[in-house]
Amino acid sequence: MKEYRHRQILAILEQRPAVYAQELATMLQASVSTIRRDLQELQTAGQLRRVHGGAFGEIDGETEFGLRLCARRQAKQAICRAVAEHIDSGMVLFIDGGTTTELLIPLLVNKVDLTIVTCGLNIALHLTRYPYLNTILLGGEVHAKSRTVVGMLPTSQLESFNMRFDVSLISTAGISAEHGATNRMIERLALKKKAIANSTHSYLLCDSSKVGCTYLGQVAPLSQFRACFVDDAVTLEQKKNLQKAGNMVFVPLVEKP
Amino acid sequence: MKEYRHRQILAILEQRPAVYAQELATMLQASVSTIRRDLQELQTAGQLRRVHGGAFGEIDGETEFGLRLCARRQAKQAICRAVAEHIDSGMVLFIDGGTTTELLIPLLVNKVDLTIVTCGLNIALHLTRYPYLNTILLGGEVHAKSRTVVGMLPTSQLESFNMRFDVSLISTAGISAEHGATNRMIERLALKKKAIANSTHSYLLCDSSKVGCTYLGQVAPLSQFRACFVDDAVTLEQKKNLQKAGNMVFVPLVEKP
DNA sequence: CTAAATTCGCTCAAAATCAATCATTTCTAG
DNA sequence: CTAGAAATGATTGATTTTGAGCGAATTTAG
Repeated sequence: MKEYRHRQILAILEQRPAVYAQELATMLQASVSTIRRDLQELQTAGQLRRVHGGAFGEIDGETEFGLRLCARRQAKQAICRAVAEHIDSGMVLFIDGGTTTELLIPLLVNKVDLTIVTCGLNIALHLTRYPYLNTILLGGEVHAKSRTVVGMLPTSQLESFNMRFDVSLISTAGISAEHGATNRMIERLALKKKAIANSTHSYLLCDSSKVGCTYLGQVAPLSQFRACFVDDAVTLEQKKNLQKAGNMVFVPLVEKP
Repeated sequence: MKEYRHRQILAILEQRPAVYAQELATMLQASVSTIRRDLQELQTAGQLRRVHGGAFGEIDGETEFGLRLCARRQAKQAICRAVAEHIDSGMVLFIDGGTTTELLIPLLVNKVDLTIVTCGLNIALHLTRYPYLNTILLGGEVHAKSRTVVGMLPTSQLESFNMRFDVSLISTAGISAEHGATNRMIERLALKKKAIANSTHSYLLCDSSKVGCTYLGQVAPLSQFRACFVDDAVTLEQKKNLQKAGNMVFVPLVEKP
């Protein structure tokens, strides 16, 4: 079963950057010769890069779509853990695109019968791991850098089907007491606004590096969110300011035992 | 008892990705010859994919999440090379989802100012590597196994914006002279049909393992395509038959020097 | 820099699997 | 019951896959 091994190898390389040939031989119960042949073939197929001793997974430096490495991962994960508690089985969710919300997906394992609408390709892809969830990806122009769908189409799709959500999870580029949640890309504003308008409750997800930042357009004032989740790596003054503007939840970075 | 064995085999493949022929022989108390025959038949019926040593459960490249490898890659790549010659800069394309069309994307590097509409998440993701191309992803329910958008929404989106294409590239699960291009998933038919109807020219992409296979619903008769690209690993008789039904292009597997 | 230890690319032979064929058994229609 | 069709299991030669051996190349340690 050559192909089966090939798949195993690629699956392993999705989870970590490199493997030794020796190691693969042990794991897959095959001789080193065979593994070498496999790696050779996979390289010819452009699926990995061979090096002395083993192989690297990402082709020409671009990480494929496993979990992308993102900045402030720990903070974002803590935020997601807090948000996940507000999501119950059976809900209809809107999940915004971006790296923050991406980390939420694995935390939805235990919920059943969720319907999730999103504009993030990465979100949609991660959701395919859980085939019992119902995922709807909005259509539109693909924005390469953020791997999200942007432009007029996604918003118009929300409108034309008049989609209603129990909860919408919104991410943002900047958050401040005065200007609320703001974003640099105008094209995204309409979608976020529409999602909030069509939701019973909205939550804002935002890591502390974005506190105090203001960008071109306002998504919504903080008071419009049922809760705004920010990790607690912020000054006391910032906390107080934000708390005046909306219902803030400051998530501790270290997990409590 | 044949029927019974077939069902057993398929049931097993529902629970795990692959089985050995040998193993099946023991489990079902039949000779290896019989099992081989069973697997052969089930493959022709499109229920599984035969490999040296056994069989895989998923068919026509509907691989699990995270597996970048697809079957018959060489054939598909040859087909894509041939197809790429028919695509010129400035065109508006519809590209179907699936692993075959996925391999086409890197071959579009040299074209400029393309607009590409697709229902494949993998297609859209690959296209993000080429930010100078304009990509529009159709929205709708996400089909986990194939990483495509299915259901009513993508088709309705084509309709509501009345999108017109210069060329549409259609992939299919089965191809035969009598029944044309056929597909197992009814939900996909509407989209493929609509795309063909809205295109000046349509091309069919199909590797030779699918020749002679017929599935539930017809996408279109072969005569409706400007050309049908199949790799030439088919018998002379099959070639002749297909050529009567449509304009076939049999792509040689080995590259000419 | 040198020497030891790995790893590599290659070849070759053993093992497993395959496609095709054929005799035997089982089923079915009349 | 019988003749023909279908299914099964065994055989055979070809093909594919696999694992081990060996000298060359690469990496690591001293």
